[in-house]
Amino acid sequence: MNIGRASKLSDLTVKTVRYYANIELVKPKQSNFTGYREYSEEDVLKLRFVGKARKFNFSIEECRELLSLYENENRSSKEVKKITLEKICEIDKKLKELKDLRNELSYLANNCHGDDRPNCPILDAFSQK
Amino acid sequence: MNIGRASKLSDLTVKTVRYYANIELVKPKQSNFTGYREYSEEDVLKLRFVGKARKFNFSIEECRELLSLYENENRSSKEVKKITLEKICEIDKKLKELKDLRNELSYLANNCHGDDRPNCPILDAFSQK
DNA sequence: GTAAACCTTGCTTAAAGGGGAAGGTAAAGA
DNA sequence: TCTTTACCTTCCCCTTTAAGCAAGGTTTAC
Repeated sequence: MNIGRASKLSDLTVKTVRYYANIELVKPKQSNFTGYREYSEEDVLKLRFVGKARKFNFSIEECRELLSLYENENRSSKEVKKITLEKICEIDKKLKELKDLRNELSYLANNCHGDDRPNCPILDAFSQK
Repeated sequence: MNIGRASKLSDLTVKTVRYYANIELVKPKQSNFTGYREYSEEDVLKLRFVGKARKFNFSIEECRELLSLYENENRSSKEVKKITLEKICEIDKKLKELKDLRNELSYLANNCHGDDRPNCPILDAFSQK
């Protein structure tokens, strides 16, 4: 399929998909007839996977590492599993931090009466320290 | 306190803290004697809060909005509460996506035997689609 | 009194794309 | 068949969010 379709299926912009091809993160075949990039189903899966990881601040290089879990057939599965577990730890850390942030906002919202009075616990909680 | 201490307390780099002052996101007083920035305890709280939000891809402008929840005393608490609840929704969405990503990796790791054979479900799951 | 540690502004660079120009290609309708 | 419309290409510059570094002022510490 062409880049436009791959872009839609992976929920990334065409620009982003092209960028990933240029930096050889997800590099499709390229017709040397028309010059069009030709994406496979597998390419789309990789794009989707990268898209998800990027949403959580995994850098492009980290995404490259995550993708290598799938791509490098010569790697022992032991090593693949090790790296995967490490990434899961990182994600768990992110999850905890995100929950904390949510709790912080949630606490403020729950203690705010929400009427029209200008004084509000959301403001107070902050200025009190 | 000076920027170095504020940086340590907020767990941001000096560069970042200075940048936030320049774009007027968290703007401390500045001595017109030495030119040094003078951070208050409240400034540090704001910095920490921004740091947390930035970790989850809230843009600088969104952080500015989040901070305004605290700062703008003229805003009705109704509006403050509304915006806060919206941000909580956004965070909940991020949480779900992050959990999905974790599950995806976790599934792969759990189904990987982890010995030294080069074939591994982590690889298979991907290439099979 | 000077060296180390900390501060300032200003300039450049990086990562991860977005915008848009100039031009080739492909599919669909008149 | 011709043309319009929708895609595709490369190339170049712009943006955001800082990090790095230089040149120089300040404060602390021995």
